[in-house]
Amino acid sequence: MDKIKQNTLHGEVAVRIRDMIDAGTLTPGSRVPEKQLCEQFGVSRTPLREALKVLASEGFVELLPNRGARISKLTIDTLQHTLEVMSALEGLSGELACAHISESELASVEALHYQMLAYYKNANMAEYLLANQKIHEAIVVASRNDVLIDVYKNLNQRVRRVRFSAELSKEYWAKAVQDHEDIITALRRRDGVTLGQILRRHLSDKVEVSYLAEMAEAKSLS
Amino acid sequence: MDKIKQNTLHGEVAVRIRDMIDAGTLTPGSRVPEKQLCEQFGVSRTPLREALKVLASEGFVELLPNRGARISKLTIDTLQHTLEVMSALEGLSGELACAHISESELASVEALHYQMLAYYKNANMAEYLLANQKIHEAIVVASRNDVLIDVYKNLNQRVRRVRFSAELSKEYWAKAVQDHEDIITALRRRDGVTLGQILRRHLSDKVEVSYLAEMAEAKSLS
DNA sequence: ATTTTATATTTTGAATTCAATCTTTACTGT
DNA sequence: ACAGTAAAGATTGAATTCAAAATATAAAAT
Repeated sequence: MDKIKQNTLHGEVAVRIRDMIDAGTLTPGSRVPEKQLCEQFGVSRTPLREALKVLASEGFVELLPNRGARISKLTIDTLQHTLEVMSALEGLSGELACAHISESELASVEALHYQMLAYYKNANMAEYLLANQKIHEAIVVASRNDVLIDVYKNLNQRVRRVRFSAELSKEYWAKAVQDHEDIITALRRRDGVTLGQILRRHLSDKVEVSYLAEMAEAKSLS
Repeated sequence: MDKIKQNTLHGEVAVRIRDMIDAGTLTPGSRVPEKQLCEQFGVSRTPLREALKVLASEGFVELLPNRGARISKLTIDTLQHTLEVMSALEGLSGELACAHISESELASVEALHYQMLAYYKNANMAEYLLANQKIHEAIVVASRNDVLIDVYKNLNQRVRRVRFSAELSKEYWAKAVQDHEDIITALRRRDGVTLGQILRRHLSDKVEVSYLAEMAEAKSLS
């Protein structure tokens, strides 16, 4: 399962651009400055433009005829739709993870869980979200399904920016933490059916999604 | 939901290469003849290579350092994994479709269903598979979730070649047809929970998947 | 005759070039 | 001053070019 380092030039460029979008260096709606990025990366326009085509097919940028690439905005609908799909994928992950997860993987998920609880108690949302993210990724990885892992990571990266920027409501946060208790319990019992069910609805709180989207709008992240 | 015709040159080239893979003109494991395709399409290497990078990120080709692109082989594991993910996505589609499908959409799914049954009775597998495919796509489209539609179609295209090449066993075929009766019933009742359940396990017959993969191997399609 | 080595040819990856289109700036007329 | 227009400049899309690497071909040695 070690990822094959493709190490193509355009691939490297794509990674760096994705990171810049994630970090907010490149903002949604803005034009991608080809020349500037070429200089910054020390490459010609050829590999940069190849990277842009790939990023366009992944949804990170949009290509406008004769006016280059723009960083995609994330609409409320697309956010909603993406989270719905991620929920379904996490549901499947839960079922598969229960069948495949090793003791050591389980132990590290548990460790992350307790870390996350500590952050919750201290109301440290940034660290909470990070630990939370890692738990979900660990479960997806434990599915041992490479296609699933790949698709999930791609979708996750598309919405990460918004998810990390917004603040959770008190109620939603409490509910999410309770869900996580149930997640760990089901995982320990290798109860795939239950874990699948929990994960399928864990992300999909529509009210919270709208709220997230509004926050993002306000911060013009989308 | 009309697809935005991006109509970029590299996009057109990508479509044509995907179709050639689908049609068997380009065979798994073989090298992609850049020069020849350029002449055939009447474009320079620049847009062709851009298309190849996109196809690589979608999994249709693999890029080997200093030796260009090869058409990807579909391993048994990848086929299995892809069908698992598609099942999960169809499950979600079922739930959403029940909430969103219009009467006219339902009518056209029903029409396809009866067509498909006729092909089954005549043991016309090729036409059966085509109608079957259309039904599943119609349900996915009825979900009204653009991200879902997009991811599903992408995965479907990756495995279509193999799925259409192999023959179904008598038992599996009968079971699939029975599933389809239940699918239509649930859809008519707008019973999303049931439809979701059926669709989540409809594709995932592991024995059949192995069989499919073997057939594909024998025909060296994968 | 078969393997090895050397040379020629092709293919690849990435930079460069060039025409077409877009954007900005400067100018004109009201 | 301001709207409209023309010219200059910048950016884009795609073809071309060029060095490096891989493959094929031919010659030499065992």
